[in-house]
Amino acid sequence: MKKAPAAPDQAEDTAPRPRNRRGQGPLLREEIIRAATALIVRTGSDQAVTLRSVAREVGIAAPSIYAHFPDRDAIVETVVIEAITQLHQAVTAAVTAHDDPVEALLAGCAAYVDFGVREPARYRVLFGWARPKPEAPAADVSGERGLDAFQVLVDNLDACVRAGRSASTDTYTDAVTLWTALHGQVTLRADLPDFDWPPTDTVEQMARLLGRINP
Amino acid sequence: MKKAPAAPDQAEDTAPRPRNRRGQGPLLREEIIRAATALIVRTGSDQAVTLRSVAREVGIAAPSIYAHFPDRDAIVETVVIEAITQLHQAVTAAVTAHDDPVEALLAGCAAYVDFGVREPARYRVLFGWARPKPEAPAADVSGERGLDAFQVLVDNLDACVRAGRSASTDTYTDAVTLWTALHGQVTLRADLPDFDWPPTDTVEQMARLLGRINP
DNA sequence: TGTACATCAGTGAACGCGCGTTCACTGATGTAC
DNA sequence: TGTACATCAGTGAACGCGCGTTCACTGATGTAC
Repeated sequence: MKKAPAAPDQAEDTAPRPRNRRGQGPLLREEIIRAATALIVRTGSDQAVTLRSVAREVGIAAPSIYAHFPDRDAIVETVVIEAITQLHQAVTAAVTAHDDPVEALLAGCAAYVDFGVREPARYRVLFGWARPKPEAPAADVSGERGLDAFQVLVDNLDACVRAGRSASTDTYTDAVTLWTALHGQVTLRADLPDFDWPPTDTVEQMARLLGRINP
Repeated sequence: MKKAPAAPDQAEDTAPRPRNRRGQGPLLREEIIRAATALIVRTGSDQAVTLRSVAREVGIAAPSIYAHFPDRDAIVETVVIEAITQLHQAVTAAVTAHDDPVEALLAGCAAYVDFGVREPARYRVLFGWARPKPEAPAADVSGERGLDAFQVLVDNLDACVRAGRSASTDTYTDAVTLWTALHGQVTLRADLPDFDWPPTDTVEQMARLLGRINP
């Protein structure tokens, strides 16, 4: 496996990073998270997040990270939780912007796919996370992921049915199908960027069909 | 990052692997591919495929691999191409087993999802491959992937339209949507195995809706 | 107002690990004569 | 039938690398008196 050419632990021609003032130490924690996020976005994979790569990115010595995170995985987990939160917020904001339940559902689906297409690396890490460690309890995150964003979809599809706008007779199953389809749009577009993709507004048609929205 | 406890380069209590007879050297190539596939299936990731882990699995010294593969990536690539071929064959076999175009389309979709659900690790590697190396030409595989399996879907949807069984007016776009939805089913089921999934036969309903199959 | 001191925010060197890759080699086996 | 030899199918030791993690440390800064 070819490695990228070695970069020095600190960029040669930049001034050393000034240390935080007394009492401001926790600021470094934010810088570490930003650096880890940048590495994930840049490389498309959480594999690029190592203690040393993060330290290089921030401009600190690797052991300095231990003051803020117990180990490498804790850094990635923080980035993942941040991404989960932002995805949920994006979908919720789109949904609550509409009174009409069908409009709300379609806007929520569009926001979901938009987030994933705009942030493919963070979306990918969100769902890839905790898979590689089957021994861990993983209980703290496993109830989450895109799941609360999914719950928003279920609730909205319910609302469509109540309003007589959807012919769904099993909103949970139909919402699962819709969710997997949204997930497929996001991940396949990210994995095959050179494919001749139709514009993302085909997602609206997909959502109408899978949500059994009345014509 | 915690590493798995070190395993010796060869299992201690098993007899050393007998070397192949003269002229049978290429047999080792098959063993290497089998070992790499087993590692991917076992761990769910191609990250587990290293020259040394493959050598341990086979029971040979690591440098012996160079007689059959130029580097680590070539091993994974071989596994990926094998998976692509099998996915294509599975879908083609399912489709050609039916004369009715709708039956054929639904059977093809079911076969696609079945392959992915039965072989989540190999399916994942299939699409994750070549992403981590943006510098490589990647031309030899990039035209492939699930793409010829996708082409089968397009052709079948066309057949459904010709037979007056589908209301699709843009079979390419509709087939893309259907494909992404199948992909989402496979990958999300693999990434969230603890989720309360409906049975995979909901895939048929999904395919009917997205294929705009006439009721 | 001055100064001793505790604390904070880090650093630098070192460790053992698994990795990809190279190199010179070894021993069995088939083949030419 | 015997034997020298070329070839095949590998091996074992070594290299330099980046990694996670530990350890003892340093120097600036705020605070108690």
